[in-house]
Amino acid sequence: MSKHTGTPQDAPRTAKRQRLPAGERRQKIIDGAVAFFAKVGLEGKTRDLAKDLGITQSLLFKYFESKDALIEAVYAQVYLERLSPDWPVRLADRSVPLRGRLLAFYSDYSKLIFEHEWMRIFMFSGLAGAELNRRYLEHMHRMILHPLLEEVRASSSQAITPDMEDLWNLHGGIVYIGIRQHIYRMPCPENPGPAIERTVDRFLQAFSVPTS
Amino acid sequence: MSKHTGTPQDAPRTAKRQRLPAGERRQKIIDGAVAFFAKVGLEGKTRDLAKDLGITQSLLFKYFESKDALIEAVYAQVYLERLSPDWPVRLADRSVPLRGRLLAFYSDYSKLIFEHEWMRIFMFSGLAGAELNRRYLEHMHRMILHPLLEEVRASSSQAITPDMEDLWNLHGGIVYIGIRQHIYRMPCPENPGPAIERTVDRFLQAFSVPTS
DNA sequence: CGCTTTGTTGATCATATGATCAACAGTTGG
DNA sequence: CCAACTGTTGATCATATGATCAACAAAGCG
Repeated sequence: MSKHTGTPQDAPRTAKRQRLPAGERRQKIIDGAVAFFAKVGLEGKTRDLAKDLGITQSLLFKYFESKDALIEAVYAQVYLERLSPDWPVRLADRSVPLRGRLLAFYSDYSKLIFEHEWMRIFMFSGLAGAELNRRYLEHMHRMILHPLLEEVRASSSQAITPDMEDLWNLHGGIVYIGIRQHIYRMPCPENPGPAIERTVDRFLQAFSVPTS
Repeated sequence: MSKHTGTPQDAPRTAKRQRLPAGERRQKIIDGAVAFFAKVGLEGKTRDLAKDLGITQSLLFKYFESKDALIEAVYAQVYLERLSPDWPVRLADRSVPLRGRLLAFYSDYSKLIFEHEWMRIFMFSGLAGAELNRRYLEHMHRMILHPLLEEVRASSSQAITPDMEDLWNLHGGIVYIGIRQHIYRMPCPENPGPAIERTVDRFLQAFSVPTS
């Protein structure tokens, strides 16, 4: 008798209501909030989020002091797992050809960021001027692109060397695939790998770094 | 006695209030709305906009039926003046070297789009899924990048030819300069010209198009 | 000057929204 | 089975927000 077969109507509602341990519920709320705010933006209404989650709006405020606190939790969830500390190391590992390092990095990185929720929340928070956003880009500049600049210069066999703007161009051209796909919702290749590879090769070729 | 010297306090308010012909006021509202929504996003409150404009909130609704109608006017103002119909023609003019055509286009185009209000409103409306946004990108694809693809292929002297993804990469890498500057508010070169030129040259070099 | 026209305001309405709280109900431990 | 604990709800509050409207006032016109 403890288990009803859901509401007798045809509504696809799972059960009447769920009672969960605090930690679990909190995580469910965060996950739902990530999807919700990615969909409608950070100005999305708490009542709509609650409806998506199948809970009451007031319950949100048992787990988060305010809507801002909830958004901070969303930021933390989305940003934190996207900064792998070993990339700076691997990118500087000169026992591997530079092309291989670049392709490995952008293969991993594109898998991480070409994701609907990340792309959109990153853009929403960027437009809102969120601090985390600035820190993330600062990190990208200092820990990824700057070392990469040194690597390209070291591997380049010509007088012409890249500057930081060239690195940002490489990076931006790749990131733009995700922007087209998730921000502008344009049709994009299901696998960005080949396009990335060609982009990296064009870049390296321009600085006379061997590409094969 | 018709002209007070403004409020006697130290407030920098221009005059007590202005009475303008309808067309003029309407344009002032649109201009102010463009700046306002670019600053705070399309969810900006009409009362705040009115305060920026130095008018009453209710006056907005004398000129626009609803907030949505005002936003449509903002879109029209911002989008319409950015689609020059002669670019497709100039990009296909083979009496000029391809490099010159590309540099001329991106020189003009970057001047148009690397502008705070355009960049931000384009991104806000893109995230909101605005119809105009999709049409704009469709236009960019069909009228600019597709012809450009044919031009690069025609000028290329090698077996390797670009595909549409390569063109989007060229385009995205350049546009990303504006995104860094106006969306992420990162420090950027005051003149993007050299970076654009190097980007174009790397692209052409990859397809063996003469760059000098 | 008086009359009409029209740009502008201040008060107000209906609803939406973030946040709060007492009461309810499932769970655990004795 | 009772009691304490805690996850959850429904009602409610205070304020914000898009939108409306009667009244005011500056300009045009006879």
